[in-house]
Amino acid sequence: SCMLRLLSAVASGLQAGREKGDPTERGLQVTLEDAELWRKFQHITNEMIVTKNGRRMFPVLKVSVSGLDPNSMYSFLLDFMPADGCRWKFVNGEWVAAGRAEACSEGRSHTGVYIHPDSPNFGAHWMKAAVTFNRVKLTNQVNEEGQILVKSLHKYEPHLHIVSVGSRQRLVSNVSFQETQFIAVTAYQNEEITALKIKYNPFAKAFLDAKHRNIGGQGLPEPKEA
Amino acid sequence: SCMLRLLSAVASGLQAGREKGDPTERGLQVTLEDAELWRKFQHITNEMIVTKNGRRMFPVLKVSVSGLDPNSMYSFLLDFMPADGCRWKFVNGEWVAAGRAEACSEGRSHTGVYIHPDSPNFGAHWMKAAVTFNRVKLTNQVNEEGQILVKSLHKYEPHLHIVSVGSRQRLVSNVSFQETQFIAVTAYQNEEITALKIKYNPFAKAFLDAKHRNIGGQGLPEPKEA
DNA sequence: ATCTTTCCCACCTAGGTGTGAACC
DNA sequence: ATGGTTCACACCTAGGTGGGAAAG
Repeated sequence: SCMLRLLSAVASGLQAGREKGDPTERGLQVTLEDAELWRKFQHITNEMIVTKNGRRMFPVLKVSVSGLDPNSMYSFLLDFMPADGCRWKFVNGEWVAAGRAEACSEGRSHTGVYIHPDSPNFGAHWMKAAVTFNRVKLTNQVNEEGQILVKSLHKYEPHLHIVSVGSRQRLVSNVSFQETQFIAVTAYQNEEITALKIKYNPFAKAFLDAKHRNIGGQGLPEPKEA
Repeated sequence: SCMLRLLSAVASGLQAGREKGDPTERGLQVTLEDAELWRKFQHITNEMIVTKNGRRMFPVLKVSVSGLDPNSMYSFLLDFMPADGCRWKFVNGEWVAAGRAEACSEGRSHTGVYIHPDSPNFGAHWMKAAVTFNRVKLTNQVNEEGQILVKSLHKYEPHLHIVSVGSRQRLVSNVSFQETQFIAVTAYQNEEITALKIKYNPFAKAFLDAKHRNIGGQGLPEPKEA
């Protein structure tokens, strides 16, 4: 009876895989969340900070998925394709392509792959709520596994891959969203990007407050000391 | 080639399941980590705080596992068995059983089951590092899914279950550790338990510092104000 | 009165921000 | 000089501690 209770606990929300045959994903649909926010950044050319130890992305890549087989197992992967072979420069308030990159033979450079930490999991799990890639970290140095290595001042487009896990691995989906393109930077170039990041990223709230304070009065807050 | 790279990324560390037949777990071994620490608490009768919103356990239940099939899929579950039918009381510095509990018919009362968030996953995943149940929360009210409901002033013993997930669910392992027994309380009874919690739980460091400060000098720290 | 529970709190851990100076 | 990168830092988010007063 203990055994029974346990197995039923597993069964609720964690169904066993299909006994035979391939899963079917009919009408598979993958939708980018927060698309309006992404477009605000895209409109002025998005930038993402890269650091030695890895920096999260903002906005966060988030997708809602439907049409998977609830009882089959999938992994969600993210990788980053160079959007072009160019090195970009920010001059006079706009981004301009500055010649071909070094050794960027138009083919993919290897950025590594980020495996969503919920992987592997059942279709039911992936579909019950939006899948959030908030823990991806971008870096410009070789690092611990799981971080994405990108070249500063190059443009990238994130690609989402859904892979069926089981006796036969199959690539189920392979989508990307134009809205999420960005140029990797070690420091923000366009101050409008900085303003948007501060406005919408809760972790940058310190600077949002500072801005409000400055609107109301003088420039610098008093240094505090005991 | 893109496809190839992706699938090989999945394959490294995320092997596909066996094509046919049941997984074999020969010489399966489950070891409690931090056993010495657990025994320090056990020696003076461990207590765990329960709250309406759920309270984490300390020490944290952590096990290292070997002998699973690296390529098969398992889920790790935790539930909490009443260690006896008694309600306990702390009087004169020691715990005494105070008669049979209300409606505690010696059978299991239903505490709910905690599913380790890495579930389901491959044997290789569970074995590559100790499996930590630091996010389990104990509560005394019905709450969001995943929290463990216990009766205050009753004694419990955590039980770990490893379940094979796949075409056939099997209970692979069912172990518990005497060292991890505890009495659920809404406030600590034994001040020696409080002292141990403060000494070893990093989140209680505030009170460790206070203790040190008091040893060196006067009772109360100055109130800080700008 | 006594025992148990609840609530708010100061104080931590842990770690994600852009800044601005220093560095290369 | 110039442009890109690194680093320490103040300031947040998010949430885990036991204490102590208050309530039941």
